[in-house]
Amino acid sequence: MVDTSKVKLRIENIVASVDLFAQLDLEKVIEICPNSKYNPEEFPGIICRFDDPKVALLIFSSGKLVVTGAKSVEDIERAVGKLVQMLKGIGVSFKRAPLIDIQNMVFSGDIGREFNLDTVALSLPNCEYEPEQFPGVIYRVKEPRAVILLFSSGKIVCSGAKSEHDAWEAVRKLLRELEKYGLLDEEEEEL
Amino acid sequence: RLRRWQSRLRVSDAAERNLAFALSELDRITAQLKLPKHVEEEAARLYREAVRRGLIRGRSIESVIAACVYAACRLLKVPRTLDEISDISRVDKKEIGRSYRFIARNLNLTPKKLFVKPTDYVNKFADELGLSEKVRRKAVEILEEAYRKGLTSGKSPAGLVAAALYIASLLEGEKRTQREVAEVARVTEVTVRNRYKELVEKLGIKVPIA
DNA sequence: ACGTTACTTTTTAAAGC
DNA sequence: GCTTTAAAAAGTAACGT
Repeated sequence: MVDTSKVKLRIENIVASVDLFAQLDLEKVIEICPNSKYNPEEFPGIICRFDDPKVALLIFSSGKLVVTGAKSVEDIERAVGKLVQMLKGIGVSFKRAPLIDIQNMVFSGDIGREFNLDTVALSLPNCEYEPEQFPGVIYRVKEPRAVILLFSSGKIVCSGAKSEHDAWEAVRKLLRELEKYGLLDEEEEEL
Repeated sequence: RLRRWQSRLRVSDAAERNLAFALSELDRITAQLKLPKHVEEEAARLYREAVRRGLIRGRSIESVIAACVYAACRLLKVPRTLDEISDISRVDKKEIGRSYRFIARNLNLTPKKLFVKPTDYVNKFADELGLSEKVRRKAVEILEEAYRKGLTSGKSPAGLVAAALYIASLLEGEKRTQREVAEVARVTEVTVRNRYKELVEKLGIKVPIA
């Protein structure tokens, strides 16, 4: 088993799509949203920010939402509950309870050791590394579907996972590949 | 039937027109950048393969041609920055970069095949700066030491080469300004300065108080 | 030559062009 | 494909002073 004892992952952002099961009149909704913006010409939804659960919401007339910036699933549930209460205040009726789908989770993390990315890119299959355009190695994990950005410091960013478990699984797969190609063998390198 | 024959003709006509346009655009770029014939041929080969695999969908012919030129330069170790190519292309650098990464992924152009040694950039930039063989050798020495000490991962190769040439030019008494090396390397003076500071500090280089 | 802000990469949904 | 939103990583860029 790959040693993940020194590996750390921290949630940075959660994106969820939500269906409120109600039709919304955005011109009325915008009146009750303090920090909001609505320019149907440039974007079809209301862009609204909450301070309490610190999140940003995209509100559409279909009653569907996109909630971003959350650090926990609870933040999303609280934000949706808060919006539902606000909408009830202006007479919106809901056919049923909101349906929340977690679509994307972004984690930052640390593998706990440094890497020579030239060496990594030379032996790690299916990775991309273009230091002239971006300083990290881009590694795509098929199952669970996720993408990991690996930096020379050993810090990582994992995005695309739909749960913390999936993110850990993706990181484990990257570590297994690194180990398989001898990229975790105590600090060596050449060119 | 006749209609099927006609549509087949029409399709091949469109394909031929697109290919002709692509190759004329390729000609324009390679001529303007004074690229060797084998680079043009490799870029054309990459383009035809990209078309054959349907990798052009959703991308402009121009961005893919520019991406193929860049990829051919990298494969054949002909140092050229993406900036030089985007300068004479109608599409922006970001779009060319995307097409480049897309064809690289799909034509199995691995980082290994695309790797161009910093040394190759040293000669290209040194040519443009009129620097001697002695300065070039010193710059390569600095870059190799920087690599050994793990100072190059994730950094812009062009920025590193520019800083190494700047330092080498000072050490060998053929000084070029940060502005001059930055210009040929297509990076900002700030980047040259940042790499310069780190190299001098971490490699313990004593530069003349010029 | 600073500092600050902003952009590069990745992910993901929403409705409409 | 684009538009908008959030967030991190580390590097480079573009402002202003």
